[in-house]
Amino acid sequence: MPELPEVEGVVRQIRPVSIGKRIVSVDVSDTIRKSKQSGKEAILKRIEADDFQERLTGSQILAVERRSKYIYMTMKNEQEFLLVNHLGMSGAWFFVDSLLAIPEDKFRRHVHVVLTLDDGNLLAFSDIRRFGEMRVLETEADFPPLLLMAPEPFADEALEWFLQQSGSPKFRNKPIKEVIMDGTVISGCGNIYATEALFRMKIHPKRAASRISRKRKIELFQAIAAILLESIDAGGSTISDYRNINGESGSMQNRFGMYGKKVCTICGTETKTVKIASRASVYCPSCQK
DNA sequence: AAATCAGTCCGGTGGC
DNA sequence: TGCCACCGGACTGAT
Repeated sequence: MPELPEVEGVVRQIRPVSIGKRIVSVDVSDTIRKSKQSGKEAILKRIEADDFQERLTGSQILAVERRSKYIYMTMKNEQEFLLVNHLGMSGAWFFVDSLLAIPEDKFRRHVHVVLTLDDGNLLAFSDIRRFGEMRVLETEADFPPLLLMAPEPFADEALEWFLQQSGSPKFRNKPIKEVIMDGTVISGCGNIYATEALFRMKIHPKRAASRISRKRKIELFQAIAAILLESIDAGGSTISDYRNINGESGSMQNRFGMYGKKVCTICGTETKTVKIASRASVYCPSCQK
């Protein structure tokens, strides 16, 4: 499950191999075409496969940036526009000279969008579960949820934003885990890093947001930011489907204290799993209060 | 009116 | 080995 660190890793790799390049052709898989034809919105959101191809073909990649868990590619054809991509559950980009060079079968079998660059290389988007998204936008405002995202967690204003949002009445009685996984409160923190941060802070994931002191909330925010940075340095977390653009796994999963654990890595107590906002949340009933 | 719930995009996985 | 329920980011639309 790609979260901020995984997306950051991908962006850092895509950037140097794609900036200034022109897209000479675009391929969309038959699977996606059939899905679109039956009226579904598989991966290509609010755009038909042919229009997607047409729009991107011949365009130049001016910039590649991460915003929360989204990848923004600034494109230029006659005018500038955005190609916005979310990796969803299992999205992965591969930078290869041939689709056969994608290292694992399970990714090769689910390539849905291929951008052929003018240097002959391919940027191939594989998505096993097809929860990923591609949008062509004139500006961010064409997809309003982008405007509602919290600042980047490493930006100066992010802490103040977090305190403000998490203290708002609508979050008063919400479990803290649900609050820190809300992209309008903090950007880029999903189930994995929320779980890890709460474990480090010894906070029970169901604790109501209003029952955490300002001081502890500041520390929690700092713990989240620190874990995200730590994971970026570790090349992200590979649970099952995350790979970087060379097909390599990250190593942050080896440093988890709680996510996916049967027993607490600190006290050895059997962990518990509860559902919060329809996602499994694991915690140590002894350490986390 | 606001909050909550279900639906949407799916293949992999684990239980029986 | 076959079936099927379950899982999940994040939005969208309905109640």
